[in-house]
Amino acid sequence: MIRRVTPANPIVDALDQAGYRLTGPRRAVADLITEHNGHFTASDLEAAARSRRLGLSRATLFRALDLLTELHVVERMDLPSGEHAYVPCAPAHHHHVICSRCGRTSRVEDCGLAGVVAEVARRSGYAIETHRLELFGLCRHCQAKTSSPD
Amino acid sequence: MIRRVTPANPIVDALDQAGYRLTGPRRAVADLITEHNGHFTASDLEAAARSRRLGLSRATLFRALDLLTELHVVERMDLPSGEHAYVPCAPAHHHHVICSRCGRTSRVEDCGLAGVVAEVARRSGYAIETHRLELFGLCRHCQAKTSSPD
DNA sequence: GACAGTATTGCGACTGACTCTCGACAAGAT
DNA sequence: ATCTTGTCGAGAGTCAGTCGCAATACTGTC
Repeated sequence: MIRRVTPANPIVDALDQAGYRLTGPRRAVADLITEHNGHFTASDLEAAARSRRLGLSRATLFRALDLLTELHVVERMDLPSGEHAYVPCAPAHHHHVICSRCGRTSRVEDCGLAGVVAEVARRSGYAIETHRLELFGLCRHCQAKTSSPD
Repeated sequence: MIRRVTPANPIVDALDQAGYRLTGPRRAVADLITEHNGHFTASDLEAAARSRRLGLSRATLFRALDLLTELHVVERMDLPSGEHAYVPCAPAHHHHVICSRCGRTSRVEDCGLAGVVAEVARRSGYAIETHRLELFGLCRHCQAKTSSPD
């Protein structure tokens, strides 16, 4: 097999550093993910893999996704429709804004949310352990195109 | 004569006011939900219905849940585990804190989150349409019991 | 480079959640 | 009481995700 010098894919790197084997299927999944700017669902990836004849089995795909979620290089989230989606991201706490039209996502720094969480903790008496904020709206691109017919 | 033969169940009321028929199965679902303080999954309800011999079919249960979600008397949410759960709630925008041990939930008023959302909109350039904040932690009860063996 | 040990894979069957169809039924209007 | 039609139950179907296990292929070692 041709050993193409692998273009340092951060996802592959993460696997490597965590001591996991760098296998063909895993590289394939990493590439597929890297090519998405926005979120994607497991079946998006499955379809992409199939259309390229990558011969990825579903089980493997899900296993890879699980692994990457554990390594925090992708994050699993829930779309308003109830579908499960994944977003590639850096392994630090943050949130995402998702464009409800094109699916593009952007990272959101903690714009004062910590204060809100503290306030909630104070008022409710709960010891907040984790939280999850998901924002949905139109990205700049789609706002600009809003006047065009749908 | 006391006029409260049907114990005014707010969920039943909502159905009524929205012009839906008040059927046995729907009342049953409403009661089941009312008896839960915290969140519950579809299968929780199914199990509860079965153990009481209510003879609710699964399809009907899901249909009722859909309906109630549409009427905003219950809200559908996602647990960190990926399960789908429902929380009974008032039809106004708010959020929930969920106890990660006992499942109890509390409403959370908008403790400054609106400001965060505005800030996110400003920084990201997105026109935020909706957002979803879910908080997980230990409720007062479970904090008190934390020292007890599990 | 060949070898061995074992992490991973693919297969295919399985599970569990949810949906769909359709004939039967019953809530509510008249 | 009757009629209209919204709703129900049954059960098969769909779809996402998981599991067990034999076959395969990484990776370190010699």
